[in-house]
Amino acid sequence: MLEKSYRPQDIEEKQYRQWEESGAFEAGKRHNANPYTIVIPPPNVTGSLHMGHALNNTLQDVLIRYERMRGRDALWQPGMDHAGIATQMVVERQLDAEGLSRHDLGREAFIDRVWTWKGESGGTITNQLRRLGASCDWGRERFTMDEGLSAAVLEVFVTLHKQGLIYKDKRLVNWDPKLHTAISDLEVEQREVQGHLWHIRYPIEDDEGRFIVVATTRPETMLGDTAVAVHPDDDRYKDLIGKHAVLPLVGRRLPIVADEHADPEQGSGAVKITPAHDFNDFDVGRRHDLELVNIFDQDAAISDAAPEAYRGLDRFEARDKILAELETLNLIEKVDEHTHVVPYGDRSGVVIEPWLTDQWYVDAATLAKPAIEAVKSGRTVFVPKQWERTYFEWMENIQPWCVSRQLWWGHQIPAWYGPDGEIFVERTEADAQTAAEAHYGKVVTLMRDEDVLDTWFSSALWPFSTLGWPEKTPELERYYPTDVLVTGFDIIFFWVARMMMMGIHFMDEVPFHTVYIHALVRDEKGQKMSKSKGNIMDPLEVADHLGADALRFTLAAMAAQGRDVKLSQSRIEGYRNFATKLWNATRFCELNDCRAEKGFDPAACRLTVNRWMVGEVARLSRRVSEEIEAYRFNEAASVAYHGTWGTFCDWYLELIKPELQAGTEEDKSETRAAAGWVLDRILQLLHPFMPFVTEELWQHMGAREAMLIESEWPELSADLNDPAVESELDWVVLLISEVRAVRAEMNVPAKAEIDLWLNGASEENLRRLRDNEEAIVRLARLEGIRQEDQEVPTGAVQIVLDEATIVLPLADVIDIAKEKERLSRELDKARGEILNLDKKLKNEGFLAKAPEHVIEEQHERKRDAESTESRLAAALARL
RNA sequence: GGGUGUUUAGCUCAGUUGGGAGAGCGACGGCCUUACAAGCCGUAGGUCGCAGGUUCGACCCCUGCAACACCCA
Repeated sequence: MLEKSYRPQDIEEKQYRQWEESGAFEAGKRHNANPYTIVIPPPNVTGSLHMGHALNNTLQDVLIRYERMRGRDALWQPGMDHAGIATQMVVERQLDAEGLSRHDLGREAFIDRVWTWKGESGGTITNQLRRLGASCDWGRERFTMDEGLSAAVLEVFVTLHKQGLIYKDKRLVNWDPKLHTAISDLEVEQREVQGHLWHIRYPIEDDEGRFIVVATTRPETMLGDTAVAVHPDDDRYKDLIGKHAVLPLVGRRLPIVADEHADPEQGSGAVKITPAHDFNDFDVGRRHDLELVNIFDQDAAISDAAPEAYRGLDRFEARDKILAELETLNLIEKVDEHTHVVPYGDRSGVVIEPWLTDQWYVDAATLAKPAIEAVKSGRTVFVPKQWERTYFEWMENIQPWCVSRQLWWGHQIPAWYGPDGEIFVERTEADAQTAAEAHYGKVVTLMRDEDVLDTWFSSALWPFSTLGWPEKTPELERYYPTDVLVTGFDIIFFWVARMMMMGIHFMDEVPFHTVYIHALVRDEKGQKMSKSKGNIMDPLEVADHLGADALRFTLAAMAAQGRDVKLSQSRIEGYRNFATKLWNATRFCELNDCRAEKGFDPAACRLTVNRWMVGEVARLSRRVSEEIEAYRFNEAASVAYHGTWGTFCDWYLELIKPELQAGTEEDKSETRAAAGWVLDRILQLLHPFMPFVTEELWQHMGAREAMLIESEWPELSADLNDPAVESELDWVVLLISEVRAVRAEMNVPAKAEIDLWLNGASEENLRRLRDNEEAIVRLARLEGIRQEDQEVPTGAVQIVLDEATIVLPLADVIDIAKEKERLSRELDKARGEILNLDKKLKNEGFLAKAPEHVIEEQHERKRDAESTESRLAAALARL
């Protein structure tokens, strides 16, 4: 017997262990089945589960469980990425606590230390995903730093280099002066800050007393100025173009150049140019062939390229000193308050410095072309479609991708340098030696490049490297291309774009035919969840408190396309209640011995109520399948919810109670089997959303050939829907609802059991009344039903239902005046509707242009309304 | 500045070929009816952001405006 109440914590862990140990998550067991593949967007090895992960993985699990039940050979490929910067930071913090730095250990020992850390505390997120119910094939779990994936990285780097698609270049990068590495544009956070705009006078050469005023938010960079730019059409400065200014404090001659980058509206209209320390200035420098003066070292302290007085100063100290000196020299014209955007490293939190370095670049523009084409031609589609625009926007303006990082944790770049700096990119050091020997004609000593590759370089290979590439494995053959990538829009650039580029280039096929972009999870006020705001909702806490099933169902139910998920506790509680409802419904079935029977044929049911429910569940299964396949998770969840609660629990189970208690043996047995069969189907339909509780109930309700997770998804034919049965049940439901509503409105005590009869009813409806007598009596709380027309006694309640009038003799219980008022209200409503429909049906344009079936529909509605009106009028007269 | 999205019941949100405005939570009223009070039965509440337009007909299509959110410069 099921426990009286449902406690998720009692069952979830147990069910997960059973699934995992039984091999239910493993792909590759159904040799003749069509494969279905999802690769997980690899979470970060240092990460822990947040709501975004919970949503992302719930949706993937819904798809995987659904397709697995449908008989596909479902592979959900799990794994993690090595998160170069984040992981290195974690381990360096540990070392720091011991008073050590990574340099004390040396590269090799440090990397060993990182692996130790990973073994001990990396990847907690995979267990958190298990807690959520994610049915990944854990036996195939991969890591971007493991041997196979490293081989893939090596192969890709060398190949791209030989194809000329990877090259070394000296450009400005986003330099993190704390972490001492280049970082990606996407790892830079643009923060708006309240700063100042300093207007500084630069003296004009050979023109005593004349100055050109430049405005800057970063006065310290003046040490690296190599020009001043003005707009070519700016009359204020036209005569100065071609002359020189003299850089204060330094004395360098600065050409005054005409360039459209100078905005006459901004500041003074003249702008200082520091090509080595600003992305825009770098371009100006290229256009005018300006000198690059690199005034910062790797810590963003002033370098030897600056006058001695400033060397070694931190950039902010240098700013203060420079301002003070300019002040003394009376070269500061004015200072404005100024709001501007400053780049911060999202890991280190310090101000990022554009810095001139040698780095490795991928020719992203070339790789992007076929990736753009693949989406344009529909070989990969985005759901919802609007995200394709974002994808195109980014891909069409893509910059060279800087892939080198000055870290130790990651894939070391397979490049070796000869004594004169000649570069040899090869798969192994031996190959590099061979190449060098061929080049120099003798054996030389090579130095390997110290840098490692961007983590995203290896993540980009994920859809095929996890399947064994560059080996030609059977898995690669079978599961690539994958079916769908499920991810958030903030990650389109990180994963989607890069996986597309690499997948197409190396596999000649897109990595996935669909990209499903889901929403961001926000708090109930619509704020992005963040630690600093303190509005984090921890998915694991929620799962512990209300159950992983409730959390999953909530996330799925709220995952409407194109909308953010605003999560609230009360909503999750609502779906926890739903799980409880399912539990109790099953308990009812169990108490009444309603179990699935072998060989039960739903099409062979005789009783109307069973035939009806069988048809409803068939319809339900078709709807749920349809909605999941269209990635409308919210619709699928909502349809399943209402089918279970509204149809099955509220109506069907109530309607069969009389049968179960007092029916003939034959009817009872059919009803039990039908109810059991329907419950099984419902458990299956809900399983992708609420795997734990459904599996528990499934196994509880009988000895099974297979666990629910491996059972066969219901594909039920529309032949199970019988229109005659449906309209009968609709009528019964309507009758009961009307009686209930009037009882409540008229304040008829719940305990008062009264008689009911129909006046003027058709033969058909009288039959329906007879056939469903017990159920109607029970659900409308009646004393009994009288079978023939009778005179309406004084003060009876009359309810118009189609052609018939329901009569409830209630003189003792109700207030006649109130009943009159009620009937008048109904009458007004009916008349209002008739008026409206009349207007429509007299409209020439409508009659001429509306489709036939719409016009007929309006006629029918009018006939109904008129019939209701006359009956209500008669009822009112009788009172 | 460029782009995208949102605006529907008190709150959070659905509403997919333009043809009778929905759900959950909350509120209110009544019920311990032998699966379930984490429940059952019922009720109220909305000129669908504003202004135009297209159409026989607009929450839905078009234009403009407003507010909010996010992305990119």
